[in-house]
Amino acid sequence: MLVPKHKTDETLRDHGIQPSAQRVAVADYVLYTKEHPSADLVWNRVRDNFPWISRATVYNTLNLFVEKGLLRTLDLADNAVVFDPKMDKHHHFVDEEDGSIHDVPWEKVQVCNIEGLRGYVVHDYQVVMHGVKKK
Amino acid sequence: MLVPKHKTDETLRDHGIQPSAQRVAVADYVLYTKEHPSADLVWNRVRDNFPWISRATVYNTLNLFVEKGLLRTLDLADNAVVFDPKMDKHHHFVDEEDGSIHDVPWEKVQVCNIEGLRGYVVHDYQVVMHGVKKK
DNA sequence: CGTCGCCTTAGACGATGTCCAGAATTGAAA
DNA sequence: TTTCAATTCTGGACATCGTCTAAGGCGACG
Repeated sequence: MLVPKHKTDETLRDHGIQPSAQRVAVADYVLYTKEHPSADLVWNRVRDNFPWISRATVYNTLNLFVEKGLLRTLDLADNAVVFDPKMDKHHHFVDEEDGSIHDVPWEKVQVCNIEGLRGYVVHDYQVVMHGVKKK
Repeated sequence: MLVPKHKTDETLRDHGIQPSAQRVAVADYVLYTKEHPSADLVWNRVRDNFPWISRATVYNTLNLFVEKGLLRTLDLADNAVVFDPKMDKHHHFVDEEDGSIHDVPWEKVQVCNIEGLRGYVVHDYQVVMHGVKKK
Protein backbone atom coordinates (compact mmCIF):
# COMPACT_ATOMS: atom_id res chain seq x y z
CA MET A 1 0.00 0.00 0.00
CA LEU A 2 1.48 3.32 -1.00
CA VAL A 3 -1.10 5.25 0.95
CA PRO A 4 -2.16 3.56 4.16
CA LYS A 5 -5.88 2.94 4.24
CA HIS A 6 -6.11 3.34 8.00
CA LYS A 7 -4.37 5.41 10.65
CA THR A 8 -3.28 2.28 12.40
CA ASP A 9 -0.45 3.93 14.34
CA GLU A 10 -2.87 6.26 16.03
CA THR A 11 -5.32 3.52 16.81
CA LEU A 12 -2.62 1.51 18.50
CA ARG A 13 -1.26 4.47 20.44
CA ASP A 14 -4.77 5.45 21.51
CA HIS A 15 -5.01 2.06 23.16
CA GLY A 16 -1.63 2.27 24.85
CA ILE A 17 0.17 0.01 22.40
CA GLN A 18 3.62 0.90 21.12
CA PRO A 19 3.42 0.51 17.33
CA SER A 20 5.90 -1.65 15.47
CA ALA A 21 6.02 -2.91 11.92
CA GLN A 22 4.70 -6.31 12.97
CA ARG A 23 1.92 -4.91 15.12
CA VAL A 24 0.77 -2.59 12.38
CA ALA A 25 0.76 -5.43 9.89
CA VAL A 26 -1.38 -7.56 12.19
CA ALA A 27 -3.68 -4.65 13.00
CA ASP A 28 -4.15 -3.68 9.36
CA TYR A 29 -5.63 -7.07 8.72
CA VAL A 30 -7.39 -8.12 11.87
CA LEU A 31 -9.02 -4.81 12.81
CA TYR A 32 -10.79 -4.48 9.48
CA THR A 33 -11.65 -8.03 8.46
CA LYS A 34 -15.06 -9.61 8.65
CA GLU A 35 -13.68 -13.13 8.55
CA HIS A 36 -13.72 -13.81 12.31
CA PRO A 37 -10.30 -15.38 11.87
CA SER A 38 -8.48 -17.85 14.07
CA ALA A 39 -4.98 -16.95 15.20
CA ASP A 40 -3.40 -19.17 12.57
CA LEU A 41 -5.52 -17.62 9.84
CA VAL A 42 -4.33 -14.21 10.97
CA TRP A 43 -0.77 -15.52 10.70
CA ASN A 44 -1.37 -16.71 7.15
CA ARG A 45 -3.07 -13.51 6.06
CA VAL A 46 -0.42 -11.26 7.52
CA ARG A 47 2.37 -13.27 5.93
CA ASP A 48 1.02 -12.35 2.51
CA ASN A 49 2.41 -8.87 3.10
CA PHE A 50 4.95 -9.66 5.79
CA PRO A 51 6.40 -13.09 5.00
CA TRP A 52 9.01 -13.19 7.74
CA ILE A 53 6.74 -12.54 10.72
CA SER A 54 6.85 -15.29 13.29
CA ARG A 55 3.95 -17.25 14.64
CA ALA A 56 4.78 -16.32 18.24
CA THR A 57 4.61 -12.64 17.38
CA VAL A 58 1.16 -13.00 15.88
CA TYR A 59 -0.08 -14.82 18.96
CA ASN A 60 1.54 -12.28 21.27
CA THR A 61 0.13 -9.38 19.29
CA LEU A 62 -3.40 -10.76 19.21
CA ASN A 63 -3.35 -11.34 22.95
CA LEU A 64 -2.05 -7.84 23.47
CA PHE A 65 -4.83 -6.40 21.34
CA VAL A 66 -7.41 -8.30 23.37
CA GLU A 67 -5.88 -7.10 26.62
CA LYS A 68 -5.92 -3.50 25.39
CA GLY A 69 -9.50 -3.67 24.15
CA LEU A 70 -8.97 -3.64 20.39
CA LEU A 71 -10.32 -7.15 19.86
CA ARG A 72 -12.56 -9.68 21.50
CA THR A 73 -12.24 -13.42 21.45
CA LEU A 74 -15.19 -15.57 20.57
CA ASP A 75 -15.55 -19.18 21.68
CA LEU A 76 -18.11 -20.29 19.18
CA ALA A 77 -16.39 -22.60 16.76
CA ASP A 78 -14.84 -26.00 17.00
CA ASN A 79 -11.28 -26.19 18.18
CA ALA A 80 -10.11 -22.65 17.72
CA VAL A 81 -10.52 -19.30 19.35
CA VAL A 82 -11.63 -16.71 16.89
CA PHE A 83 -11.09 -12.95 16.97
CA ASP A 84 -13.70 -10.26 16.43
CA PRO A 85 -12.74 -6.65 15.77
CA LYS A 86 -16.27 -5.34 16.30
CA MET A 87 -16.25 -4.17 19.86
CA ASP A 88 -19.84 -2.92 19.84
CA LYS A 89 -22.49 -5.32 21.05
CA HIS A 90 -23.86 -7.78 18.55
CA HIS A 91 -25.07 -11.35 18.30
CA HIS A 92 -23.64 -14.19 16.25
CA PHE A 93 -25.00 -16.68 13.78
CA VAL A 94 -22.96 -19.82 13.10
CA ASP A 95 -23.49 -21.52 9.75
CA GLU A 96 -23.84 -25.24 10.38
CA GLU A 97 -22.72 -26.09 6.87
CA ASP A 98 -19.38 -24.33 6.67
CA GLY A 99 -18.79 -23.09 10.20
CA SER A 100 -18.70 -19.46 9.13
CA ILE A 101 -19.69 -16.85 11.67
CA HIS A 102 -21.91 -13.87 10.85
CA ASP A 103 -22.68 -10.78 12.88
CA VAL A 104 -26.30 -10.08 13.80
CA PRO A 105 -27.06 -6.47 14.74
CA TRP A 106 -27.90 -5.95 18.38
CA GLU A 107 -31.35 -4.44 17.69
CA LYS A 108 -32.55 -7.36 15.57
CA VAL A 109 -33.03 -9.59 18.59
CA GLN A 110 -34.23 -8.64 22.05
CA VAL A 111 -33.42 -10.44 25.26
CA CYS A 112 -35.56 -9.92 28.37
CA ASN A 113 -35.15 -10.66 32.08
CA ILE A 114 -31.38 -10.95 32.01
CA GLU A 115 -31.24 -8.66 35.03
CA GLY A 116 -33.53 -10.82 37.09
CA LEU A 117 -31.22 -13.79 37.31
CA ARG A 118 -30.58 -14.79 40.87
CA GLY A 119 -27.07 -15.62 41.92
CA TYR A 120 -25.32 -14.18 38.89
CA VAL A 121 -23.90 -10.79 37.97
CA VAL A 122 -24.03 -10.66 34.18
CA HIS A 123 -21.29 -8.52 32.64
CA ASP A 124 -22.25 -9.19 29.05
CA TYR A 125 -24.27 -11.58 26.98
CA GLN A 126 -25.18 -12.41 23.43
CA VAL A 127 -27.49 -14.68 21.51
CA VAL A 128 -25.72 -17.44 19.62
CA MET A 129 -27.73 -18.93 16.77
CA HIS A 130 -27.02 -22.02 14.70
CA GLY A 131 -28.61 -22.75 11.36
CA VAL A 132 -28.19 -22.35 7.65
CA LYS A 133 -28.31 -19.45 5.25
CA LYS A 134 -31.43 -19.01 3.18
CA LYS A 135 -30.93 -19.94 -0.41
CA MET B 1 -22.07 -50.37 42.32
CA LEU B 2 -23.92 -53.59 43.08
CA VAL B 3 -27.18 -52.22 41.77
CA PRO B 4 -26.84 -49.97 38.75
CA LYS B 5 -28.27 -46.53 39.38
CA HIS B 6 -29.39 -46.09 35.78
CA LYS B 7 -30.69 -48.30 33.01
CA THR B 8 -27.85 -47.25 30.81
CA ASP B 9 -28.08 -50.27 28.51
CA GLU B 10 -31.60 -49.35 27.54
CA THR B 11 -30.73 -45.72 27.02
CA LEU B 12 -27.94 -46.66 24.66
CA ARG B 13 -30.04 -49.17 22.75
CA ASP B 14 -32.88 -46.68 22.47
CA HIS B 15 -30.48 -44.43 20.61
CA GLY B 16 -29.20 -47.14 18.32
CA ILE B 17 -25.95 -47.71 20.17
CA GLN B 18 -24.65 -51.20 20.81
CA PRO B 19 -23.76 -51.26 24.52
CA SER B 20 -20.34 -52.39 25.69
CA ALA B 21 -18.59 -52.22 29.03
CA GLN B 22 -16.63 -49.15 27.95
CA ARG B 23 -19.62 -47.33 26.52
CA VAL B 24 -21.67 -47.96 29.63
CA ALA B 25 -18.83 -46.70 31.80
CA VAL B 26 -18.60 -43.50 29.79
CA ALA B 27 -22.37 -43.06 29.70
CA ASP B 28 -22.78 -43.65 33.44
CA TYR B 29 -20.61 -40.65 34.07
CA VAL B 30 -21.23 -38.26 31.24
CA LEU B 31 -24.99 -38.59 30.92
CA TYR B 32 -25.60 -37.72 34.57
CA THR B 33 -22.91 -35.19 35.44
CA LYS B 34 -23.43 -31.48 35.80
CA GLU B 35 -19.75 -30.70 35.30
CA HIS B 36 -19.88 -29.83 31.57
CA PRO B 37 -16.71 -31.86 31.18
CA SER B 38 -14.11 -31.77 28.45
CA ALA B 39 -13.21 -35.01 26.75
CA ASP B 40 -10.08 -35.43 28.81
CA LEU B 41 -11.98 -34.82 32.02
CA VAL B 42 -14.40 -37.55 30.99
CA TRP B 43 -11.41 -39.80 30.43
CA ASN B 44 -10.09 -39.08 33.92
CA ARG B 45 -13.44 -39.56 35.61
CA VAL B 46 -14.18 -42.81 33.83
CA ARG B 47 -10.76 -44.21 34.66
CA ASP B 48 -11.62 -43.99 38.35
CA ASN B 49 -13.90 -46.96 37.82
CA PHE B 50 -12.38 -48.35 34.63
CA PRO B 51 -8.63 -47.74 34.84
CA TRP B 52 -7.66 -49.55 31.66
CA ILE B 53 -9.94 -47.71 29.23
CA SER B 54 -8.03 -46.01 26.43
CA ARG B 55 -8.16 -42.37 25.51
CA ALA B 56 -9.16 -43.10 21.94
CA THR B 57 -12.15 -45.10 23.12
CA VAL B 58 -13.40 -42.22 25.24
CA TYR B 59 -13.11 -39.81 22.33
CA ASN B 60 -14.78 -42.25 19.95
CA THR B 61 -17.57 -42.92 22.41
CA LEU B 62 -18.26 -39.25 23.06
CA ASN B 63 -18.39 -38.52 19.36
CA LEU B 64 -20.73 -41.47 18.87
CA PHE B 65 -23.01 -40.19 21.63
CA VAL B 66 -23.15 -36.78 19.99
CA GLU B 67 -23.93 -38.30 16.60
CA LYS B 68 -26.72 -40.38 18.12
CA GLY B 69 -28.25 -37.48 20.02
CA LEU B 70 -27.33 -38.38 23.59
CA LEU B 71 -25.02 -35.43 24.08
CA ARG B 72 -24.41 -31.98 22.72
CA THR B 73 -21.13 -30.18 22.39
CA LEU B 74 -20.74 -26.65 23.64
CA ASP B 75 -18.16 -24.26 22.26
CA LEU B 76 -18.15 -21.78 25.09
CA ALA B 77 -14.86 -22.12 26.87
CA ASP B 78 -11.28 -21.60 25.91
CA ASN B 79 -9.53 -24.36 24.08
CA ALA B 80 -11.73 -27.31 24.77
CA VAL B 81 -15.01 -28.66 23.58
CA VAL B 82 -17.26 -29.44 26.44
CA PHE B 83 -20.12 -31.94 26.61
CA ASP B 84 -23.59 -31.31 27.87
CA PRO B 85 -25.97 -34.16 28.65
CA LYS B 86 -29.00 -31.90 28.98
CA MET B 87 -30.63 -32.14 25.60
CA ASP B 88 -33.56 -29.89 26.49
CA LYS B 89 -33.21 -26.22 25.68
CA HIS B 90 -31.41 -24.04 28.15
CA HIS B 91 -29.04 -21.10 28.26
CA HIS B 92 -25.54 -20.93 29.68
CA PHE B 93 -23.69 -18.72 32.09
CA VAL B 94 -19.89 -18.73 32.02
CA ASP B 95 -18.10 -17.73 35.19
CA GLU B 96 -15.32 -15.33 34.25
CA GLU B 97 -13.32 -16.19 37.34
CA ASP B 98 -13.00 -19.93 37.07
CA GLY B 99 -14.44 -20.70 33.64
CA SER B 100 -17.16 -22.91 35.07
CA ILE B 101 -20.36 -23.24 33.07
CA HIS B 102 -23.81 -23.15 34.61
CA ASP B 103 -27.19 -23.99 33.11
CA VAL B 104 -29.84 -21.27 33.02
CA PRO B 105 -33.41 -22.53 32.65
CA TRP B 106 -35.02 -21.71 29.31
CA GLU B 107 -37.92 -19.77 30.87
CA LYS B 108 -35.71 -17.41 32.85
CA VAL B 109 -34.72 -15.43 29.78
CA GLN B 110 -36.83 -14.56 26.75
CA VAL B 111 -35.57 -13.89 23.28
CA CYS B 112 -37.74 -12.06 20.75
CA ASN B 113 -37.66 -11.59 16.99
CA ILE B 114 -35.45 -14.57 16.25
CA GLU B 115 -37.89 -15.62 13.56
CA GLY B 116 -37.71 -12.30 11.77
CA LEU B 117 -34.08 -12.59 10.76
CA ARG B 118 -33.63 -12.16 7.04
CA GLY B 119 -31.33 -14.50 5.23
CA TYR B 120 -30.99 -17.08 7.99
CA VAL B 121 -32.85 -20.21 8.97
CA VAL B 122 -32.25 -20.59 12.69
CA HIS B 123 -32.28 -24.20 13.87
CA ASP B 124 -31.49 -23.43 17.47
CA TYR B 125 -30.18 -20.66 19.63
CA GLN B 126 -29.24 -19.84 23.18
CA VAL B 127 -28.20 -16.88 25.26
CA VAL B 128 -24.61 -17.04 26.45
CA MET B 129 -23.85 -14.87 29.45
CA HIS B 130 -20.52 -13.99 31.03
CA GLY B 131 -20.08 -12.65 34.51
CA VAL B 132 -19.43 -13.60 38.09
CA LYS B 133 -21.39 -15.37 40.77
CA LYS B 134 -22.98 -13.25 43.46
CA LYS B 135 -21.23 -13.53 46.77
C1' DC C 1 27.65 6.52 20.10
C1' DG C 2 26.37 3.37 23.97
C1' DT C 3 23.10 1.49 26.98
C1' DC C 4 18.81 -0.20 28.40
C1' DG C 5 14.51 -2.09 27.74
C1' DC C 6 11.08 -3.67 24.74
C1' DC C 7 10.04 -6.52 20.70
C1' DT C 8 10.69 -10.40 17.73
C1' DT C 9 12.21 -14.84 16.67
C1' DA C 10 12.62 -19.97 16.37
C1' DG C 11 11.94 -23.82 18.45
C1' DA C 12 10.60 -26.67 22.39
C1' DC C 13 6.80 -27.95 24.94
C1' DG C 14 2.13 -29.42 26.59
C1' DA C 15 -2.70 -30.07 25.61
C1' DT C 16 -6.27 -31.39 22.58
C1' DG C 17 -8.13 -34.22 19.08
C1' DT C 18 -7.83 -37.63 15.06
C1' DC C 19 -6.26 -41.61 12.71
C1' DC C 20 -4.49 -46.13 11.99
C1' DA C 21 -3.28 -51.12 12.29
C1' DG C 22 -3.51 -54.80 15.05
C1' DA C 23 -5.70 -57.20 18.98
C1' DA C 24 -9.65 -58.42 21.50
C1' DT C 25 -14.38 -59.11 21.98
C1' DT C 26 -18.92 -59.82 20.53
C1' DG C 27 -22.94 -61.87 18.21
C1' DA C 28 -24.82 -65.02 14.98
C1' DA C 29 -24.93 -69.25 12.81
C1' DA C 30 -23.89 -74.05 12.50
C1' DT D 1 -19.95 -75.36 21.89
C1' DT D 2 -17.24 -74.00 18.00
C1' DT D 3 -16.38 -71.10 14.27
C1' DC D 4 -16.28 -66.92 11.81
C1' DA D 5 -17.18 -62.27 10.53
C1' DA D 6 -18.04 -57.86 12.18
C1' DT D 7 -17.65 -54.63 15.56
C1' DT D 8 -15.11 -52.53 19.21
C1' DC D 9 -11.00 -51.42 21.75
C1' DT D 10 -6.23 -50.27 22.21
C1' DG D 11 -1.77 -47.80 22.04
C1' DG D 12 0.84 -45.05 19.53
C1' DA D 13 1.75 -41.94 15.80
C1' DC D 14 0.37 -37.80 14.02
C1' DA D 15 -1.60 -33.00 13.31
C1' DT D 16 -3.13 -28.73 15.28
C1' DC D 17 -3.45 -25.09 18.63
C1' DG D 18 -1.55 -22.23 21.96
C1' DT D 19 2.17 -20.97 25.39
C1' DC D 20 6.73 -20.37 26.98
C1' DT D 21 11.66 -19.42 26.91
C1' DA D 22 16.17 -17.98 25.67
C1' DA D 23 18.59 -15.36 22.63
C1' DG D 24 19.22 -11.72 19.54
C1' DG D 25 17.66 -7.31 17.34
C1' DC D 26 16.03 -2.88 17.40
C1' DG D 27 14.66 1.63 18.85
C1' DA D 28 14.33 5.43 22.27
C1' DC D 29 16.97 8.26 24.93
C1' DG D 30 20.80 10.05 27.28
